Amino acid sequence: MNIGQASKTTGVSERMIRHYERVGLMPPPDRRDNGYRDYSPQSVERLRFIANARDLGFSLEEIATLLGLWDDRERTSSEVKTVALAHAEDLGRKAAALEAMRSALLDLAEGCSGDNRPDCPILSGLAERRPR
Amino acid sequence: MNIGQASKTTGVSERMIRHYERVGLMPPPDRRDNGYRDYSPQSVERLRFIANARDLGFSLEEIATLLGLWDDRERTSSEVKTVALAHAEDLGRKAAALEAMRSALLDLAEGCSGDNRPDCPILSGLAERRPR
DNA sequence: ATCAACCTTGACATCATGTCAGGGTCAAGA
DNA sequence: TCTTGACCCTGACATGATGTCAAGGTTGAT
Repeated sequence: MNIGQASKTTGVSERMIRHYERVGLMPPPDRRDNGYRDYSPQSVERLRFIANARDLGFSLEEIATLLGLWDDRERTSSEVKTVALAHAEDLGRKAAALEAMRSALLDLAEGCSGDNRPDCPILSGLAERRPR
Repeated sequence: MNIGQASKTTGVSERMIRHYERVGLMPPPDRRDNGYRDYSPQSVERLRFIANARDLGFSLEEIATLLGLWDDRERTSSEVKTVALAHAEDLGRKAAALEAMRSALLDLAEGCSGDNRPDCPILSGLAERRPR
């Protein structure tokens, strides 16, 4: 299967398929006589694994770890679970941080009349000195 | 005030102070005879504005807009509020996306025994074809 | 005079991804 | 057979916000 087809069936752009190869997430595929990459069903499955992991917010580095475990028949499920739960915690922290920003911003905006006068507590709030 | 002092009192790194100047968020400061940047209290206040806005997750581009409004005595508070609320919505969307990832990941991890056997629904889940 | 702590500019690195340039290849229709 | 359009190749530059390093000039205190 050519790279275009692999891209279509996995939703991974050709650019990123080549990138994953370069950084070692994907093994160098077979090449046809003309130099075109030729992907096996196994490679496509691996691409899908990467795409799914990206959709769950894993970094390429974390995905390298997951692929290593996937490839390793001696892995223990606890190793996998550890990586997954650590990432879930990370996601939770990041979501909470964004929510905290949102809440602080809404607090500021609450006092803003939003009419055509220039006075605005949002701007004055942003200009104030804040702890750290 | 030298850049080091400005950095200390605002918490903005020297690197970023120079960067904000380069991209036009900060006006070019006065220079001493030796070429050192010399910051006025007004400049320091502007730096603090930027730092606070960054803490609320505004991009430098959004901050440019906010600074433009801050500088403009003819602004209306509704212009400011519009920018702020749009960003709050953005933050909410991003937080929700992270939470959705987290929840999907925890769903996967729930079925994983986390012991020393190799079977792991997290890995098989990641390998499955998913609607994208 | 020396030394540490400043300051200067410039360049390279990060991370995941897009896009473009300048080519080669292939298949189908005229 | 020639052309056309859809593929494919590599390499390079861009993004955003930030860090870090290099190589040099300045200042202030001993």
